[in-house]
Amino acid sequence: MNKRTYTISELAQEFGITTRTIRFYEDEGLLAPLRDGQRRIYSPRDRTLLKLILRGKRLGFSLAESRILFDMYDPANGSRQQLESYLQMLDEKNNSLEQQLRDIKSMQQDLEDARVRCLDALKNTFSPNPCGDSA
Amino acid sequence: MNKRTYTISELAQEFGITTRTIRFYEDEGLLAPLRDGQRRIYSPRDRTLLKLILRGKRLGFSLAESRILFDMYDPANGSRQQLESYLQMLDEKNNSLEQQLRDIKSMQQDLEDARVRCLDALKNTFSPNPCGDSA
DNA sequence: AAGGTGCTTTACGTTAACGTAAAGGTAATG
DNA sequence: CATTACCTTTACGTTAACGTAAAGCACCTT
Repeated sequence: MNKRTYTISELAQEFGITTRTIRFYEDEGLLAPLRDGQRRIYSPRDRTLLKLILRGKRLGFSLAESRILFDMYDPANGSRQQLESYLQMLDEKNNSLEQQLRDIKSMQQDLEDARVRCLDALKNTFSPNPCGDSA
Repeated sequence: MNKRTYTISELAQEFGITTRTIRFYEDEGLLAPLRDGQRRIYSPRDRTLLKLILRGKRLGFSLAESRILFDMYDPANGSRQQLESYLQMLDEKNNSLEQQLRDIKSMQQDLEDARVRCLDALKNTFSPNPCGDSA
């Protein structure tokens, strides 16, 4: 059976972030863990949300954007106006993801080129260390 | 024949950024345009660098990181120490790009799911406008 | 010469996403 | 029962990447 709950520091450690960060996400309305007395208890769902926040961050999403995506999870209670703005945002995000895919491809090529140049420069670097050039 | 030079506002307009931003990149050591008197003149190469900066930003690179990548363009004048740190950074950046690729795939799936939910919600939304429910 | 256009420098302001410290509650442990 | 470990709130501080004036030069036009 899976562990059903997590403490804040467990999550912080698992994801390599600080507890301050997790509390900040809560302040921003992205998480709403239960409480045991005054202590926060995180459910597997909270943990998933946290993972999604971090994935968003790796893709350059702001916390506000991630929150909107979370709000979109059940759109049934949104007005027509709201829903259309959701659809527009989804479309824009999709476009920017496609752009990122193109950017990654060309960036990977550039990084590879840079790597070759570095390796070449290293090959031509006479060791300036005291080991002696025994060849 | 290509236009050989650009003014700051030409570049700003082309890339949809402000002149302040371009000057800021210069302050940060990413650009070094020539001068005509006190005015900046940008070469095709400057324009390319600007494009690379913006591509980097779309992928979450900081300006400092982009500058290092620029510094890496001719690594011949770097120490062994320097070169090895370059290689390490290139490796890390590569890893994070691969991670971003995975993130984009799953994010695209999630966005598509959200789109379906939104469309569904829209379909079930009785027009609250005054057009009358003529069916 | 008066005004407009587009550039310049200088400098203070702003926002997101936390960092960091202070002061204190509570539960287990020696 | 005092210490340790882990949690809490409150609040001010920090950094990157610009935004936003303010004040002025240089050239062109009317």
